[in-house]
Order: sequence, then structure tokens, then C-alpha cells
Amino acid sequence: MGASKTHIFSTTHNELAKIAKVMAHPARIAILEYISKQDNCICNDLVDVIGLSQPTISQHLNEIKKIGLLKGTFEGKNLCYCINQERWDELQESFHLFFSNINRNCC
Amino acid sequence: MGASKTHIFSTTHNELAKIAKVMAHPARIAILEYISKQDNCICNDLVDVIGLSQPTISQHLNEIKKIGLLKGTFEGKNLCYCINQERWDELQESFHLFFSNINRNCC
DNA sequence: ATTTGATATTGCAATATTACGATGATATAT
DNA sequence: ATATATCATCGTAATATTGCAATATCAAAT
Repeated sequence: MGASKTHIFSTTHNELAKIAKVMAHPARIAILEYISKQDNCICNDLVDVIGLSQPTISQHLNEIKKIGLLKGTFEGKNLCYCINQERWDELQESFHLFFSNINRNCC
Repeated sequence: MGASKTHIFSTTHNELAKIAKVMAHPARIAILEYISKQDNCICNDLVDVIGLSQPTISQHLNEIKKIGLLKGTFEGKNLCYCINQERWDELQESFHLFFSNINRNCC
């Protein structure tokens, strides 16, 4: 085994799990927080800020990119990206919905 | 490697990542949603509801328990647990804080 | 055209996760 | 006491994740 049985779960559950998975690493939390606090698009400096090797940062960025949290240009040297705020708000809403939907009558 | 370099990150980042990790599996999302919607504490039926084997469900429940999301008795047959609502609210607040803290002046 | 500066990709080793069968433990019913 | 029902633990196989060195790529400057 080792692979999740995604097919037995609903799309909603799989989607939220996928988002959570991206957030399930302190480096990616740190990267997201750093980018989200910038005034402008980011150029490099993440390797210095986070403290992991360049290939590792690159991989983490890719995971973040996969769920649509980054926007900008990713071409060669003119790369310049920042948080996709629309997507950011969507994720926030997903978590909000999940946590809001609780039966307060229990216990 | 294979292990996260948790020591180079802040407690806050590690904590949020740990919580996200628990939510990073559709089975655990489904389990949490199911329990959180119940009127009463849960007794069994999770194996039927989710569709994974009993040992697997047991493992997932343990992960959820580790971050304090369940309360109740876990002794033999008198087991009876439900969502720890205080903790639930804490986690909700953690995600809310993370997503709220974004610089809207960028792009 | 070559160098430079920066990110991406590949390949690999170490570790973690997911899943389940077999087994163990524990409480209740018979 | 024995059987039954239910959850926990162990052991193991399959797969995924993390991290980095080496290397490739790519755009701009020289």
C-alpha cells in the first residue's frame, strides 16, 4: 500500500486534503507566509530566508504552484511571482466552511 | 533524507504544519466531518461509514487524537468520543490567522 | 558567442505514510 | 466460563515525501 484510496472519498474531501497536504510542511508554511507579506512580487531570496537548498525550495514552490496559490511569470530570469489572492481567498473559505460546519449540540 | 528539518522553523510554523498534516488525508477529513456533525458521541460505525479497514481507521483516529481534536473515553467497549470543540475552535483560529495575514497591496 | 545569475530537473538515499491481515486486549452477553 | 463484538497493536508491503548534489536550462549582460 502506501497510496491513499482517493477514489472512495468525495471530491470535496479530496480537494481539502490536497490543499492541507501543501500546508503540511513548515517550509511551505514559511514560504507562503513570507510571500503573502511582501509588498511586491518576489524575485529570489527565498533560499536565504528559509534556509533550505535551492533545489528543495524549488520543489516546495512547485507544490504550492500546483494548487494555484502563485501567480506571475515563471520564465527564466524575468520570473516574478506573488500570491494569487483569489485562490488564497478560496482556500480560506474552504477551511472556514469545514470548521464552521460543526454540530454544537453535542456534549 | 525523508524527514522534515523541523528545527529550522518556528514553533508557529511547525504547529500549523502539524495540524495541516492531520487534515492532509481525505479519510481524516471524512472522519472529522462525520464526527463533527453527530448529535451525540460516537460509538463505532466509522468503519462502515468511511470504507477502510478497522485497523486503518484506528490509525487515522489516532492521528486525529494526537492533535487533541477528540475528547471522551477511550477505554475498551465503553469508548465514546466526540470533537473537542475548544480545540476545534483553536485550529479554526489558527487557519484564520494564517490566511488573514496577507498584504493586499501586492499586485 | 560566452559568461553570469538564477531557477528547474534528475537521480538517489533516508525516512514517513498508508493500508491491511493477524493477533491481542477488554467488556459485555450468553 | 465461553463466545461475541469492538477497538488497539504489530508486522509488513507498497508508495510517497523530503532533501540535496549534480546537472540542465534559460534570459540578460558582456
